[in-house]
Amino acid sequence: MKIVTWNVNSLNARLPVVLQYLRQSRPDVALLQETKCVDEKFPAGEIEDLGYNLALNGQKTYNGVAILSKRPIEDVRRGLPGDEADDQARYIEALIPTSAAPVRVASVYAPNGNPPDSPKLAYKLNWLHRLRRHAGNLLKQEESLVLGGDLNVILTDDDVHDPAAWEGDALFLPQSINGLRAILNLGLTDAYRACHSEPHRYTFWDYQRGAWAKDHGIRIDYLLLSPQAADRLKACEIDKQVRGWEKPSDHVPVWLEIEE
DNA sequence: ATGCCGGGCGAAGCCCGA
Repeated sequence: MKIVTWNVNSLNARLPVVLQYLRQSRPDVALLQETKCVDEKFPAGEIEDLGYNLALNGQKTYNGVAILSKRPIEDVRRGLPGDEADDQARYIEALIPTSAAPVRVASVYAPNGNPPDSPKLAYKLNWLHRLRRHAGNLLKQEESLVLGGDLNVILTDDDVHDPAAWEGDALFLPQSINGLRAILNLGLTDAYRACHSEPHRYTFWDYQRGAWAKDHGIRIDYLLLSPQAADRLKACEIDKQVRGWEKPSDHVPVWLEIEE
């Protein structure tokens, strides 16, 4: 079973690229972030024509997350618990039945947090704390769990082309790194790092300054696995080539294969 | 280099992303 996560940076602006990718890569489940459209404007027909069922948590202009699945989608939860006042569409989760044990998946879009001297950083850190608490509750169910998304945190110096250039940025602050580390320390596995030890493998390249051409990237998109899911992990890869396509997102898809 | 791209909104120029 192939599961991909991808921050598409506006689904409607990215529709040709997304459809091409889904046709070529044929994931069983796609976890999308930054769809930037309300559910009524989601291009459902084109995606359903490729054989996907949909679960949406959209929002006008900003954020927006979605789950696409070739199998039925059950037990959908929209929104991250822990703050009733939070109306940003950054989380959706669902249960996907398989021939083996079902897989619970979540599409996650953590806040950016910049600038660091603004309330946005506090929102980010609190959001990561809420994600930790929720992930902790999910882990108690002892299911195969795959949390996929743009976590907006650079974990180590090996995950950025130039650590000094990102010093002081909300993506690379010790508080942000600790926020993601605390989530991993629950017992979740960073699927890409479980399969690859080589440094400087990125999932995001800025549109500016020729970042893609110079390979000035960062790794901020993750697939995090419960022990039950990690035991089923067969492969995890970054589809870097998609960044070179016509009219690309600034993020690329990251996928994994788990045993059925 | 905190805006050099790129998208949304909405119809010019600002807000936002990472």
